[in-house]
Amino acid sequence: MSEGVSVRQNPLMRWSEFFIPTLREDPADAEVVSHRLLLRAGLVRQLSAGIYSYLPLAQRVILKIEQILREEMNRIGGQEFYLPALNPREIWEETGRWTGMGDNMFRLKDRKGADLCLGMTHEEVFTAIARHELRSYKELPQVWYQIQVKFRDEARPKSGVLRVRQFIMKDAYSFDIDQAGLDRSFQNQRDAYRRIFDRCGLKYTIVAASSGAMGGSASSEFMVKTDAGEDMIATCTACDYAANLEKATSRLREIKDGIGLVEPVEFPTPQVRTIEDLTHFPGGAAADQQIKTLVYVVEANLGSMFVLALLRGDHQLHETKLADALHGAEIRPAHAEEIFNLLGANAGSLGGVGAKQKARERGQEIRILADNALRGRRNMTTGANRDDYHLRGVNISRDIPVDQWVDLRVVSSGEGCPQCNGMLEVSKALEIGHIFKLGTKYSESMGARVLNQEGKEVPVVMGSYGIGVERILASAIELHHDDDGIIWPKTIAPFDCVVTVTNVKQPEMREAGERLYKSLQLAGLDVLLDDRDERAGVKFKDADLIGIPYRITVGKKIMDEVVELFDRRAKRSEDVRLSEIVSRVQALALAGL
RNA sequence: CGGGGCGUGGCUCAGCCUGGUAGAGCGCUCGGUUCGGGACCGAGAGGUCGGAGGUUCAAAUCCUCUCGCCCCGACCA
Repeated sequence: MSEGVSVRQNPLMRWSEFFIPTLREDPADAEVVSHRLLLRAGLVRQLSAGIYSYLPLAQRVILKIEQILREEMNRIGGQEFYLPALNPREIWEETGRWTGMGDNMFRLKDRKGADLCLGMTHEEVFTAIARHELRSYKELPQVWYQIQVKFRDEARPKSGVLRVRQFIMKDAYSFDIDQAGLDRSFQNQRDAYRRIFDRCGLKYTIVAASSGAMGGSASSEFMVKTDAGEDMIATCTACDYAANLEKATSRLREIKDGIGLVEPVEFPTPQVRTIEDLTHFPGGAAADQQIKTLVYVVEANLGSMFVLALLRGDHQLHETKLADALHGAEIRPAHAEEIFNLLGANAGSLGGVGAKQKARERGQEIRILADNALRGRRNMTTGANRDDYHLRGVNISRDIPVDQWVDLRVVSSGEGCPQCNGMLEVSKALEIGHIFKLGTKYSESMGARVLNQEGKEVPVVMGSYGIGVERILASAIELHHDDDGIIWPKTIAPFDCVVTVTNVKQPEMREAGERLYKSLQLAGLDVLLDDRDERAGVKFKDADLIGIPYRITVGKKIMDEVVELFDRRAKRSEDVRLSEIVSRVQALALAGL
């Protein structure tokens, strides 16, 4: 268990004095399970949208989680720092993220009018330290971490503590001399992460993911499957393939196209606006025989440009995949007027055939990206860039000048696994950790260089590794609860056990409870003594609600030197002799998960 | 940012449509009876009805504006 956790020394563990404001009724604003139970069990209170106060019970859980984080980070050579949350604009300018982070960054000015921001993550600050202090390959590798509050001005805070504007993050960064070093550091972190989440009692999946605005590669997310999550992941039911939907691919049944026509033939399709329409239209085509044409605008520093994204008619575009294919550029769907000005037709009648020339006549350039599923397809139907007309007999390689073949489509449940003969399953998931290789993106932009063995100055190779502390807490609840309340994993429970005195007005019971409480504490356990002057039913309900793994009930049987041991998870209780209860609970509580 | 919903004692909500002295349950305080799965009886305390402006003899209720919170979407290391 978590030896040496300082909270064990806290003498104030009498429920009558401990602040645990439980709620009898469900709070109206809480939708997701963890949010509801965090409020009801008296762990958190909301201060504002996406801003929560953690009450003593939650703080105990957080301290235990942080202790596990520290132990596992230290075990792989991590050194703990504590960095400022308040950052000057300059370092964020250096990496281009002052603007890159957009509205998600909290910004403020000091009395002199200088720009500051609240840190969203700490690559900049750590790299600023590294560039001043690291001079030689002999000083590498370094693994630096901290457990600190992060600020993000989320467009829509929600789901209790799952998406918030201020939260605690364990973020670690590795500094190596070369790629091989980074690979080792990365693997160490990955192993540490597995131990951390295992110890916290979470069932998780590691998925390949997009690196997004952070830049980098080998992006791996640690995901907990739960409907409270906001990500979608695809996992194979047969092998270990797992990927975020923004990255997932799948095996499709092969389609045999006919020979087709010598060249595309235009035909009238009045009122046809959608793929669906065309499947019903006489002389139309099945959805998987159509090419879907989407127009996107790529917003770049030097003006914008247009991109056509081509997909099979029955496939959906994943915008992140498109953005990734364009090197993480900012993209948005083109407006209706933009489309008409570009191709002379409206959405619903667009196609890749002749699109480049048409745009060029209008002084515009188009880049065409086609989804891999369209590769080699013939005899397809698509819009003619003329309202109410389509083309049939389109042979893609012959008729459409594709600039880039990429994976753009959203995979769905039931499709084939790209790694084996198994089948993919798409589920909702919550991201609790994210590790990736940054490479030299930050060390180059911020000038963090050291001399290598040949005396040559090279940029430090970095990795970035983050864990959301509240998300561990919340996903533990999402994963472990029942109708009565939370069922904490033993390793992060706020208390190992609760001693419930059914009637404190009976001196024998009260005194026995006190003695038991002290012996359990002496045995090294976190014990909560429910010495409140309440009816037994109220105490049982509360104990269930706050989810303490073991409850020791001191009732009438105390006259026979017998107490009850109740297992919160199994919902079973048994009589135990008073003389044996301490060693019994000690064995159970310290047994690990 | 777009769409929807909600702001009334600490909590959950009714009252608003159709303007006329602000309510219930839970919680809280005191007294009593109870005492192993959210007890019962009695007596109490507690509310600028989110805020501002307007209409009216009169506004929780109608109108305008505004703030906040929740949900869906967009967005999201």
